[in-house]
Amino acid sequence: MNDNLPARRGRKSEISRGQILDAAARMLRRQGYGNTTLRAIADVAGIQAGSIYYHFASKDEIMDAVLERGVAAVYEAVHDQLAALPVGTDHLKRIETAVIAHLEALLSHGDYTSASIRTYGEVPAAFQQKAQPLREAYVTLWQELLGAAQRDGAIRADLDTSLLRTLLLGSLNWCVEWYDPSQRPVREVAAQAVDVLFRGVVPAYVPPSLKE
Amino acid sequence: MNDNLPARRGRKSEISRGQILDAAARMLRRQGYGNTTLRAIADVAGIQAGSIYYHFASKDEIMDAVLERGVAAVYEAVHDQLAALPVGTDHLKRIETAVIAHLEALLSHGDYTSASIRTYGEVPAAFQQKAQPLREAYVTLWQELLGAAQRDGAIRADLDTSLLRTLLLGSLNWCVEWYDPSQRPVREVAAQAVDVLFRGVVPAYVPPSLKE
DNA sequence: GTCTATACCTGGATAGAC
DNA sequence: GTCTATCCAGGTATAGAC
Repeated sequence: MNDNLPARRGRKSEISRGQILDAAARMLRRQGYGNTTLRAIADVAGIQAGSIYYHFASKDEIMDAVLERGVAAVYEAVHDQLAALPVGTDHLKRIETAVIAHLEALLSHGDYTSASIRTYGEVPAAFQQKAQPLREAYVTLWQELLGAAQRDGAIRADLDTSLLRTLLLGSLNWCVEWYDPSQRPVREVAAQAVDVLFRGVVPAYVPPSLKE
Repeated sequence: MNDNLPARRGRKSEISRGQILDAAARMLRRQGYGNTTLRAIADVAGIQAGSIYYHFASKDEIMDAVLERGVAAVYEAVHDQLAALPVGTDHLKRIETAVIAHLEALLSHGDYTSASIRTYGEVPAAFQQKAQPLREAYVTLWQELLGAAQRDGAIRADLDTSLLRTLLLGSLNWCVEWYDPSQRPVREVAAQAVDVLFRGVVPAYVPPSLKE
């Protein structure tokens, strides 16, 4: 009755499992796939290496779980934020919302997202395939966002939205390499990213008649 | 006298050394630091694992050489292209030149640059420190480029150029994750990146009087 | 300068006590 | 559910022949 964990229904197995995943995500994020050892994970999680196998069948299974959870977190964050907008919200506002959601999921939400972004490229091909559907769904989400905006004239017609998408997401994804929460808030990064994306860096043209 | 390698002065040691580095760069690029083994490097280079130690003292020494060469290549490419511009070239043209040079060095020039970009974050701290000065010099180069442009009003005064720099370079660096030479030429990517950077994605405002 | 052979260590994984 | 002990493969690195 003195159960202070509300819906923790059943076993404490879940707790350990979670700690293992947390530890794995943290190490994966900063050391990559090949440098992350089970012993190190166990150490961070506060258990012995052998104990891991009660929760996971192999190292790969842990990695897989971390990566999957990472992309899922970003996908859901963006999807949900977009869904929460009132119907008829204009395209630029929707894009802005998506950028902020993506960045927040990446930078605040933590190790899982960063780990999945950084290590996806160096993981065995089998894993990449497993994560493929979800990744494609995410790409599609953005593609439709940008495509719809372009069709309605909210963004320039002469741009290749597919290329634009990769450039934009690249810019955001790269933040995991340098972002430091103690320097500036995430929203500030997001704000300038959106600003530059929309308006560009060149000052607006001011007709001579209006100058000074 | 039938020496068909012009200035290959001296030893063939240089050839093997080069092959080892090439192989290492290629594997580092796509597998990361921890997954790249000496046996695999030797295999790709066409020699035996033990033979590597005639040329390098350790695995780390190879990695170090690859990383260093990677950043140096990008730095020099951008630096040289900028230096080749006529004096007095305007700021936007200089920025455009730098973007193109950075991307070309990254995507055409190959494995060294990609490897150094992708694995820098997961390499032991000792290496990061060794490469630090050169990386800082590169950052400074960009910072001065953007700062000068802003001082002269070529780019908006309300932007944080430091943040702008990281967002821009992030967008470009991320290209190593997805760029496929068979899909589109590098220049096309560079062109749109510059275009969006300068003008933004929102169509220019057209006064009602000019419409239709 | 490259080979073969091998030492040594660390990593993933298993077995069985508790 | 976690521990200890251990197996085995594969990694870096060395030694010495050629």
